Amino acid sequence: MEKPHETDERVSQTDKAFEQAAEQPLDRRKTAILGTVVYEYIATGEPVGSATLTQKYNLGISPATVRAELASLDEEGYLDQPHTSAGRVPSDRGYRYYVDRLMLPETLTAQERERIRLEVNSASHQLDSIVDHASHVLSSLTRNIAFAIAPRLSTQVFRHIELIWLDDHAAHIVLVSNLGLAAQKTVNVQADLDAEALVHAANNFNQHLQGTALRDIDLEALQRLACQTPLPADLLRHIASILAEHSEAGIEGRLFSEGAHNLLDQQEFRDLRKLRAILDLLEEEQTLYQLLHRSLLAEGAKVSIGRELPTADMSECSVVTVPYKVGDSNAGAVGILGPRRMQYARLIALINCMADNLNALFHGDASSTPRE
Amino acid sequence: MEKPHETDERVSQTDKAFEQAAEQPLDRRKTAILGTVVYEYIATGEPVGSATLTQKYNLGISPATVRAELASLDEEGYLDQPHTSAGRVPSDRGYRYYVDRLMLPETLTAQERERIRLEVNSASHQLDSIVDHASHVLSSLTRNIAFAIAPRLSTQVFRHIELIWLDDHAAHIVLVSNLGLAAQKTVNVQADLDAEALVHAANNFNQHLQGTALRDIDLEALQRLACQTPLPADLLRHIASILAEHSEAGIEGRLFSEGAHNLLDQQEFRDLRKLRAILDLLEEEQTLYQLLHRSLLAEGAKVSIGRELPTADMSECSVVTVPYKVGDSNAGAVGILGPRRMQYARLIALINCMADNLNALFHGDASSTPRE
DNA sequence: CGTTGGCAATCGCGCATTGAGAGTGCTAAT
DNA sequence: ATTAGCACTCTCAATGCGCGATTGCCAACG
Repeated sequence: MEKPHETDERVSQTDKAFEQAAEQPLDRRKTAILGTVVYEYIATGEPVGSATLTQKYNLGISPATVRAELASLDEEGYLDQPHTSAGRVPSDRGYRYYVDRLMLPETLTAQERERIRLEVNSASHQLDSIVDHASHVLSSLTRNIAFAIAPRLSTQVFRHIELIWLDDHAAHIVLVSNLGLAAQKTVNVQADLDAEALVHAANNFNQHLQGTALRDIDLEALQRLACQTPLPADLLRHIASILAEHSEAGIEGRLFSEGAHNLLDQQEFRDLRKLRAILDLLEEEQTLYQLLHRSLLAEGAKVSIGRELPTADMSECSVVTVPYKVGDSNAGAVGILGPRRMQYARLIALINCMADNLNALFHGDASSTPRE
Repeated sequence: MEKPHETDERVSQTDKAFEQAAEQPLDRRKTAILGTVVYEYIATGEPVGSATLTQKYNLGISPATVRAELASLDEEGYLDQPHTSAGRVPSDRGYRYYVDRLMLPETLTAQERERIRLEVNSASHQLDSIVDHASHVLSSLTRNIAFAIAPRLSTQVFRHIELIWLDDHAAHIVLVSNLGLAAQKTVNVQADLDAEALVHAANNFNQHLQGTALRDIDLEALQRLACQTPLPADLLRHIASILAEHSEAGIEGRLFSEGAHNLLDQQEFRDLRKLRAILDLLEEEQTLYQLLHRSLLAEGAKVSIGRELPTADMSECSVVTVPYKVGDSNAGAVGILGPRRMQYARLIALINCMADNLNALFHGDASSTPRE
């Protein structure tokens, strides 16, 4: 079981410096009211008025007093009013205050934890599949969009390579790192491929590269090892590029996202143009990748709300991200994208659970039950 | 260049028998009017009235006469009227008549043909990637949903297998058929895996299964070959299941679909519930698979319109499918799903081009330029 | 002085009404 | 058989109205 404050600690506070006045804590009553408004709005999706607030929650004060406090919170920028005769809705700042200080950490059910564990471990040894499964299960559990990047290989170590002859101009390359299956690719080459030579070269690599960090293997290293074997130059280039694109921060084919159809259910996306904008963003991958990349720099789950996000198109969304480690350093990240009105506590619990599972998996300790 | 009637021949007429009266050709003038209405409606999306018809097209008759004919076509079931004071819209039967008899075959631009060719061949030797690319390029060119199944392996022949040791309880299996890379999978086993034994067993398989049809390799055959090697029973079962699930009509992991976001642009899906219904259908895969499977039974492109489709949810959609061959028999299929108001001629041309490319590819003649 | 009940004022939303426009079907004339 | 004319029907967008929800303010209260 998590202690009440653990989640707060694990939520990165790096953005706090940019928040103009969030460090000034609100007085006790304002705090209670703001928290209740955010909670109620997240639950119902309807703007919250003073009547609802006093009827559904036992605040011990009258609607009139609540109104005064609401007006004050509105003025200070924690709440918005869609229009004069409507209730209040949290602003970015209101959500931020709620996430940083008010919300109670949520605990997952055993089924949920188990489902995450199973899904992540079902694809063990296939890095791409793992993150694919990870985003799949997260999108299904949260009914939001989940996305993830496969781990960079920079910290991983060469264990095995296999070069499979397909025909005179094509070979299949399978690269295995210390963590399991790292990469695989079919490549076409100009020159004629000799099946024997492929086996021979693979043997050579396997003997001499054993234990080398993948980032240290470049084209020259490969050429040196293959100088006795009649291996086409472009095949070597392909192998080198597999290594490079996985240790560098290359995007292509490394980003997985899932669950776009979930947005259809969210009432905030009834407007098709907004929906379209988000889908285009997914297609482009650039923005999501940037978010995940940012998340690599710090520890723990990070929440980005509305205009804190890099794109104006996402100003009505929030994103929760968390990095995961391979060995001792962050190597990849997972994120959840949904409307600002999302269940932050639950999503943070889920994504932390996911990170724990991934961390355990990439420590070679795939079957252990992680914390909590 | 295609001759004017070629497309007609290539459109399978198998469903004709079920069409109650489509075989009765309409008279010349009705034909012209029906064709124009369908053409105009596909182009604009607006119900077509007698005025538009006489103004935009040179029919040589007055609006009043056109109205009489429209009323008659309406009565015979070729046209529908959204409401009394609107123009006419094609019914399923109207579209069917148009597709079977009226529409002019379309020719693709050189860019389009080249784009398909490049995309399909860019992933040569990786069966899954090929169909994935195929549906990707089709969805992008048509702005509809494209879907495809990877070829069954029943007609393919064993060429090579590789068993790669990952750790004591995991191995990566790569299966290569005469057509190139056929399947790959990472499996977990209970018993301890020995790296030497894996290499040995793979060698054994490679020697003795060379040239065997994949569908003829069952668990017993594998056991017989591996009896001298200490290979865990569940590893053999995994290998057998890879063979089985690809030669049988297994669904899982074999269906690729792409381009769901394109539906957002279609005005007929402004209603979110309809959109949702279609997305759920995609998720389930069952219906799409069934459509493709049906398509394997006949030759050439097949169009299914509205209620001709198996599900009521698709009654406002149409689907174009085409099988492709491996060797001499149909082994897979590609489809395009969109609103009934789709550019049938263009989609048929595109999908036929795709089938031609796939056919050429799976004849080992990957680089040749297929018939337009 | 903080809190509260009362109350007028404001605004969005749903609903009925209305008028314009588009298209039809009918009929009588050619 | 074809056509022009015309009354009719129906949708759609705009308009206006009343209801309900909520607020902000004020005066009274402890």
